[in-house]
Parts: sequence; C-alpha cells; structure tokens
Amino acid sequence: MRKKTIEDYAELIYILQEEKGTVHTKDVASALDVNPASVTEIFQKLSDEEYINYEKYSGVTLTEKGRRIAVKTKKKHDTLKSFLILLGVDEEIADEDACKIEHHVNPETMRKLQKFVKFAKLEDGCTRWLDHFKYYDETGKYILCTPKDQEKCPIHSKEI
Amino acid sequence: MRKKTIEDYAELIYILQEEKGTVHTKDVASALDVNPASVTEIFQKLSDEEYINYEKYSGVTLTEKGRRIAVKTKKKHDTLKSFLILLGVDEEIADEDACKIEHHVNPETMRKLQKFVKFAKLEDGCTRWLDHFKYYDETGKYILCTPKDQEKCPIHSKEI
DNA sequence: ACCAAAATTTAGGCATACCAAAATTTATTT
DNA sequence: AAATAAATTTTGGTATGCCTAAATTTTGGT
Repeated sequence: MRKKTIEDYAELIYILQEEKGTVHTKDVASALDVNPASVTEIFQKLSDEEYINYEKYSGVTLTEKGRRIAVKTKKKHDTLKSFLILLGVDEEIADEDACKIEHHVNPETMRKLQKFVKFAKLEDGCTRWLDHFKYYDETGKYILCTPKDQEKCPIHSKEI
Repeated sequence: MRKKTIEDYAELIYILQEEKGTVHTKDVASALDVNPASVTEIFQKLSDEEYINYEKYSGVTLTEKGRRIAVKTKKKHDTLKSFLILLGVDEEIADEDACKIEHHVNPETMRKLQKFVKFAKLEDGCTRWLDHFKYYDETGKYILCTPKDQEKCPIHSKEI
C-alpha cells in the first residue's frame, strides 16, 4: 500500500481514541497494515511535531494540534465518501478512494464538493436529476425531460 | 512538490512528444520542476521498464507500453478536470487537483465520474439542475422546483 | 511475587526519490 | 576547427518510510 501521511495517522488515532481512549502501537499497526516498529517511529515523529502526547510503552492521545488536523481530515474524508456514494460508487470503494484522495484536494475543491453533496441531499430539494443520472448510468439512455416533456418521463412522472 | 509517479512522467512525455517529437531531459525537468539529474535517473528507470526508448544524450520517446499508460492517465486527468470545472472549480485548481488525484482513483470511480460528466454535458439533456446547483452555491438559497412549482422558479422559467 | 507471553521499542538495513557538484558529451559561435 | 557554452550524465549524498530481528518493558496467569 502507499506511504501514509501525518493526516492518515492523525485521522486514525482520532477515530480509535473516540472508541477506546488511549491508542496503542498495535492498534495503529493493524489498522494501517504496517509493522509495529514503524508505528513506534511514527509516534516519535508525531510526538516531536506535537501532534500527539506520547510516553514510551503507554500509548498516545492527540494534542489539540493533532485533533485539529484529524478532524479536518476526517471531514474531508466524509465529504468525499458521501459524494462518491451519491455517484453510485460502492461504499467500500468510496471509502478507499476517499482515503487516498483526501490528502490531495485543494480547499476550494473541497468546498465545492461539500456544497454539492449538501445540494443533492437537500430535504426540500428536487433531486430527480440524480435519478435521471442513475437511470442514464444503468441503461445508457437519457430520457428527455424538459418541462414540456415531463409527462412522458417515467422519472418525472412520479409525483413528489 | 510531491513525488512523481511513472504515470506523471509518461503523461508529460506524451504531451511533450505531441508538441515536439523527441523529449529532452531539460523539458521534463522544467515542466515537473525537478533537477535534470533526477530526470536522467528516471529516464534510466523508465527505459529499464520499457516505457520509453532512451539513448543517452539524445532524448526519449514513448514505447507502445508507455503510450498506453500515458493515454490512460491523460484520459483520467481530463475527466477529473472536466468534472471539477462542472462543479465550478477554477480551471487552474481543477488542473492541479486532477493531476494529484488521477493516480489514486479506482477504475469504477473513474467510470462513474466519466458517466457523470457525459450526463451533465448531454446535448439534449436537461441540465437545469446544474444551474440550480450553481445558484445554490453562489447564494446559499435553494429554489424549490418540483414540477408544480416550476412556474415560480427563475431558473426553470427560462424556456428551453 | 514470579514467569511466560505479549506488546513495544531499538538497532541495523533497504529502496526510493530527490539534490548538488563534477565530469562528460553535444551544440554553437567565431 | 577550436573554443566556449549548454545540455546531459555520473557520482556521492540526504531524508523518508518502511522492514526484520533482537532487546526491553509491561501484562496476565498461577
């Protein structure tokens, strides 16, 4: 697998910490599929850079600085994943891709994506376009659906 | 900047080759902002792996294998960039992000994205939902626009 | 409280992607 | 056809993220 970034570690520690308080070498090693010895090295580095509180042999917790980056990263992850699921990507793949992409996306892009997800999930929004997209994705066919054609459209003819 | 992948180099060589035939160390170095000495090393590696034809001091061209990966990568790049532009991301940022993301996206995800871009650009499609999104993005307001409300919607009331 | 097992850390190594400086080859100018 | 300039390659070195094996510390069972 690819090299992990500080963001990967911070995000994971954040999640594990929520679940079980202090986070241990082994937990991180197995979750990210790296050697425990490597995790120790990383703990040292993250500790030097003040992302985590680290005492040898007794696990770690995030510092405020670490928490900030973890939360930010997790938020990016969640947005990307939601977006991909909207598009119809399988959840597992959406999660993997979100994990790989989250480190590389410009904040402006993230903002747009987040807006887009929000838009598509608006309580009172008309999201039949998404149904149209899914139909197009599945069948390859596009059903013309301008206002004057809507009676003929099997998607738009569902009342809302 | 981040480390470059084989895909980055193949894609760039492909583009430069279109423009000017043989591609030289210096071209790649300046385009990717790395030291020429590093480009030489990379040429050696790419040559060993048969992505390029390389004779010392005389530049490179892609092999068939190299061309395949370059074209595939460029296609991913273009799809991602188009998609981001659809969303309203500035072209320059869209290009940068596409470049960083293209190496990490699952083929299934790419297919969905490509479909989505195609869908949004359909000649005869009704893409007012995109206008609605842009309006929502700019103003924060969503204009209710179910079939029965469409007379009141400034976006839908534009005839098409 | 002891001892074995489990977890963690240390030590030593490897591969990769980069760099700067020096050496070499190719291109250009006169 | 030299001489000089430009491009390229070689050499030697750095930082990073990973690994395995060995050493150390902690934990759990009796």
